[in-house]
Amino acid sequence: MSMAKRKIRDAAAQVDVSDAVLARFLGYHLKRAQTVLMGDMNGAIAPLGLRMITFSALAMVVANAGLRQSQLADALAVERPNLVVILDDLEERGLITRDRVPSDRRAYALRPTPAGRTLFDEATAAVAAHEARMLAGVSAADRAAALRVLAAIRHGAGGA
Amino acid sequence: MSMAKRKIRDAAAQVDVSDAVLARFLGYHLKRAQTVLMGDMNGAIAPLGLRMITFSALAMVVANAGLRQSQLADALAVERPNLVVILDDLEERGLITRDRVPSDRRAYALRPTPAGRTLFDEATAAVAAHEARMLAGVSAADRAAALRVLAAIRHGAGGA
DNA sequence: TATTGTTATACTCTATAACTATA
DNA sequence: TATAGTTATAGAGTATAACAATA
Repeated sequence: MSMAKRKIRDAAAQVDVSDAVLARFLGYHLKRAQTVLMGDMNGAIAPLGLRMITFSALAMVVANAGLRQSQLADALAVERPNLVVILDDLEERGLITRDRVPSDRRAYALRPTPAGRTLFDEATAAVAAHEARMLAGVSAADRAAALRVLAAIRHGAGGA
Repeated sequence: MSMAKRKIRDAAAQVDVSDAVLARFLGYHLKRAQTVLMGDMNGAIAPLGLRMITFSALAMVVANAGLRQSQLADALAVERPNLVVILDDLEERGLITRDRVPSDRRAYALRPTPAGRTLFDEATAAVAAHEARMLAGVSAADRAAALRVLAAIRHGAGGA
């Protein structure tokens, strides 16, 4: 009986922790994976002076030269006020320009500078390499399936 | 020529925005899907007075009665200071108890109350129903594949 | 009136240092 | 000396209201 008591006290002192309850939910894995991937990616492009959000903004400007800030905010799902400081950073570093649109002088057309294009190329290579490394053990079929699932989540939320 | 000029001005005024550059990266889809899913799930359990993080903590306490705060913090990947306020909330609402561990009076053993178990059951049903709805159009094989990919990301980051 | 970009602000989330009481 | 929980605080990330310039 003192043996049984001992066991109870040990159990109280230290418990084997299982996350099996939460592991049933994809949302749990999604959040954890997102946190890890985001942190890792930020570390990969930090030497270039970029974070994921600034890289994303730069990438969109490179691929869609001339777009407006409001369009970019919509495309990145970022609020307009929060985009301002991101673009301030890119502009101050000479990676993009903000040009007044002649036909609508309220708006700015965003365009990459040559330096912006160069940095974008470097950052893209870094991000691609890092993502390839993190998904090294994953089959192409699984990656494609994961993309389908993520797209369903992203677009299917409205039906909730 | 005025026609060409017109075209250029229109192009400057409005550009078709494509995210094809970013869409190559799984991390982009991961972040967007995570934001949508998290917001949706929070909305689903808000009527129960829970957020995803408080639900996760409650679920872990229900499934691992007697565990310590530091163990829970590790399991949820939450910093110890940030867990305190989460547990304060659950304790004040009578969903869990913090009991001194006799063999180590520095530590607290966390246990669910009957009310906590009941709310956990309700919240679990709500979360499961919502996740099922969001993944309604996704095959079981794709879900399994997505889980494998997310697990690889979560555990493979150290190799970066 | 409505819209673009901006400023100010607030709220959440996350991260770190330092304290207390125990060990 | 080290550890469990706590406090205070600071930094990201995200959200809304309101303003000036322009439509």
